[in-house]
This record gives sequence, structure tokens and C-alpha cells, in this order.
Amino acid sequence: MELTPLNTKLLKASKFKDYHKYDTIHLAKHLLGKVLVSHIGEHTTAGIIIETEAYLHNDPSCHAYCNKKTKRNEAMFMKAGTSYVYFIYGMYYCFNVVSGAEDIGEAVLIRALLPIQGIEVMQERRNTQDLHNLCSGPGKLCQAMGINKVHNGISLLSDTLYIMDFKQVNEHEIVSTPRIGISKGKDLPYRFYTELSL
DNA sequence: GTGATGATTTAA
DNA sequence: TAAATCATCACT
Repeated sequence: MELTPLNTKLLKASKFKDYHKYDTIHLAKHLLGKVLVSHIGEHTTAGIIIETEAYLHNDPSCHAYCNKKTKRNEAMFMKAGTSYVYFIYGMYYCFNVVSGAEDIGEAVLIRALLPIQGIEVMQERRNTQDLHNLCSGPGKLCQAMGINKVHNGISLLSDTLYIMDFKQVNEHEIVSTPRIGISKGKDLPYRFYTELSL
């Protein structure tokens, strides 16, 4: 790997493990500024998390609304720090970080990343050169990082897919808005993003 | 078994 | 603004 200042910082960073220490809303904010890393298909890709959404168990737009377990959402009931990947619209995957207590059914949707590693691989997987079009959406970032249904239910403490501490984002740098693309729970301000660039 | 639908993306 | 595209879920 080329030893740029960014890569040096990445090499020194440690794996985030404290998923169980935050409630879902807090985790959704706390994950901003951290780095999602994938080692998939002989490739490494990574990006800084810049947009998330929280899905709570008592929230009508949550796949596990009222703690109802189904074949699709069963990973949401595993322990915090598990990956929940689901297939949507017949063609895309979305990646979530399971949060909250076990058997409750809550998660944080990762909506956008700032690509920092494996950009050429991402460009190939996404079939575009445009850096701003690689990870700027939940379906896009899964495609760019090679995330699919085989990664549903795996631990984010694994070496395949995990999150690293990287940048501390302060509360005043976080914007909250209603969530995108849902038909229920439209008014809840559970989408979080931060203006970050390299 | 059937039918509706979706935490999206793309192209027009 | 609409098409692409199919696994899942709630019903019958």
C-alpha cells in the first residue's frame, strides 16, 4: 500500500467494537466519521461514513416493527455489531449495523461513504469513474464494496467487514432530517449526515 | 398459491 | 417521471 498520510492514519486506527454501548440513535450519529472496510473478493475497499439512518423497534418503517421477526429481518435480532444486509427493488442491497439489545430488532442503515481506499475496484464494480457516484447511496455503496446477501448476519468484529475509528465528529457538525425513501414514519428525524471531504 | 410492494438507482 | 426487477410477506 502507498504510504500517504491518509493510509498512515488508517494503519494506526483501531477496529470499532463498542456497538453495544450506544442506543440506536446515538450509534447512528456516532458512526459518522468512522471508516467502513471490506475485504471481499480479494479486494480491499474503505470509505468514511458520512450519512446514516436509525430504525427503531417501535418505528413503523422499521423492518422489525413491533419486534416481529421474519426470515428477512432475523439478523436484526442478533447482537449489536452484526451486519444486516437485505435485497431491495429486485436489484440492490442495503447494509445496516445491528444495534440495541439482542432480540429487539433495531439497526443503523449506512447511506453514504466518502471512498478512501480501493477506488479503482469500486469504479469497476460500479461501472463509473465518477468519485461522487461510487458510494453516494445505500445501494451504491454495497455494490462498490462488494457487499451482498452472503454478508447478512456476519459479525462486524470479523475481518471481512468491519468499522474503524477514524475521525471524531462533534454534535454540532451533524445534521438531522427525516429519512429518505420511506412511506411510514416520515416525520421522524432519524437521518444523520455530516459535511466531510478530504 | 397469489398479489402487492419496497430503507433504490438510472436514464430520459 | 418512470422503468427496471424479484425476494419477501401478508393473505387466501
